[in-house]
Amino acid sequence: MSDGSDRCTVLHVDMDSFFASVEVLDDPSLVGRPVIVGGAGGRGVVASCTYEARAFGIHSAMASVEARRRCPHAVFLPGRFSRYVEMSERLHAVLERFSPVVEGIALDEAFVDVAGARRLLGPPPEVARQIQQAVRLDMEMECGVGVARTKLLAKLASRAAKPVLTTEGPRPGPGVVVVLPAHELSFLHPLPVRALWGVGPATARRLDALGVTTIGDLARIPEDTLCRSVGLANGHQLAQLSRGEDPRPVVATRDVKSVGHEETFAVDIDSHDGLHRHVVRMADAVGTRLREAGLAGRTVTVKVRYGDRATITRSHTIGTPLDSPRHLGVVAEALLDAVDVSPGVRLLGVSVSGLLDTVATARQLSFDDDEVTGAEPGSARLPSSSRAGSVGDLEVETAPAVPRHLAWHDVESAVSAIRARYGNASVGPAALVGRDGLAVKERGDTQWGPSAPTPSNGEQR
DNA sequence: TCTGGGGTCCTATTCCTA
DNA sequence: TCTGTAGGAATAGGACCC
Repeated sequence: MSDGSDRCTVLHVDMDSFFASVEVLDDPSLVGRPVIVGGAGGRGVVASCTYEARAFGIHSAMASVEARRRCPHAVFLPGRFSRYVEMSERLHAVLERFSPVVEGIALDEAFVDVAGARRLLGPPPEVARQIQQAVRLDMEMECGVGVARTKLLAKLASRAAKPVLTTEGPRPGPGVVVVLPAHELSFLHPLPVRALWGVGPATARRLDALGVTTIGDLARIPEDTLCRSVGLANGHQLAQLSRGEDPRPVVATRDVKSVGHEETFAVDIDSHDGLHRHVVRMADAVGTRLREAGLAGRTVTVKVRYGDRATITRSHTIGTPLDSPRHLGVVAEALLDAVDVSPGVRLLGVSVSGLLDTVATARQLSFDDDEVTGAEPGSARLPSSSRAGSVGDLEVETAPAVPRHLAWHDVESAVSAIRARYGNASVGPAALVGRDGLAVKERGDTQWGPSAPTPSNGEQR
C-alpha cells in the first residue's frame, strides 16, 4: 500500500444522533420528524436530536426551553438511559468482532485499533466500511467512521463523515473519511481551534487574544507563548496536537476514577432540612453503584451550585475506603452542614474518588474500622466555626465500642439483595420512607435536568 | 429565559511532616 | 527547641469532554 493508509490503524466510530435515533428505531412513527431527547423542565437541556430538529438550529446542550421555542411542533422525549446503554453494548459487541482493542469514550462513540486485523479483514479503510455496514445491519442505525494515524485525526475525520445539513434538509455524508499521513496537516490546519480536544470556550478566548483562530495559527506560535497563556500541560498538548502529533494509544480498559451523582432541582432549596433527604438519597445511589462495581473510595466530595450558578465543592478524605451508603451519607451530610445554603441551592452532588477495588481486597473494608468508629448517621460534624475550606478536621462523635458494624454490614447486604430481586423502590433509607424519592436513583434517571418545576422542594418523578 | 449529568484532568493553595 | 524548607497530600476550583 503506497498511499500510507495501512498506517492509519485508529478508527473512530461515532453514531449519528444516537439517543434520538434509538427512539426513532423503537417507534417508526417518528421517522422524518423533528425528535428531541432531553429534560423537558425549565432547567432541562437537549441531549440529542434528529437532523430534522437540527434544521431548526437545535443542538445538544441547548436549553430545552429554547429548543421548544424554536421548534414547538417537535416530539419531545424524556430519554430512556437504560435503553441507550443496551444499544451501546450492542455497538461494542459489533466493534469487538473487528478488533479486541475497543475504547469506549461515550455511549455513542468508540475508538478501535485495527492494527492487528489487517491480514484477516483488509486495510483499515476497508475495515471501516465493514464496521459501518455491520452497524447498519445489526443495529439498523447509521454511524460515521474516521480513519487516521492518531486518535485526534480519526475523531475529526469521523466528524467530517457525518451527514451534512443543507437548506433542503440533511444530506448523507461520506460515511467513512480517511486522513492519509501525507494530508494530515492540510486537513487539520484550516479547522478552527475549537475543533481540538481540550479547547473549550475559556481556552478559545485566550487563544483568540493571541490572534489564534485556526489550528494552523496555533501551529505557528511558539510553544512557550502558548504555555504562558493556557498553562503548561494544556499548552504542550495543544502544540503537539496542532502538529498532528497525538501519542495517546487506544486502550481497551480504563480504570474508573470517581463515582458520583448530582441533580439539579426544579426549585432552589434553601435549608439543610430540605436538602437532608436528597443527600441521603444521593449517598445511597453512589454507595449502591460503588458496591455493584466492587469499588470503595476514600474521598467524599459534596458539590453545591447556588441559584446564581456559583459552584463550590467540599471534600473530606478518610483513612479507609468506604462504600456503605449510610456512611457515605454521614460524611456527605457533615460536609453539607458546613456550607451556607441560605442563598438557595440549585444543584446538589455527592461523589467518591480515590477508588479501590474491593473485590481484590481480602476483606470488605468497613467505615467502622476508620477513625469514625461507631458513628451514627448524622453524628459526624464539622467545627462550628467552619464554613468554607476547613473540612480536614471533620469531627465525629465516637459511640461505645459495640460490634454494631457487623450487623449494619449485614443489613446493607440484605438491602442489596432485596433490591436486586424486587427493584430499587422496594427498600431504602428510613429518611426517605413515605416520600416518592425512596428509590435509589439510577444512572441517568435525571440525566438532562429536572422534569418540571413543582411547588414542593425540588421533587422529581 | 437560558445552560444537565457523569466524568477526567489540571492548577493553585494550604497544610502537614520530615 | 526553634526555624526554614522542600515535598507530598489534601482541598478547592475550573475547564473540558460527550
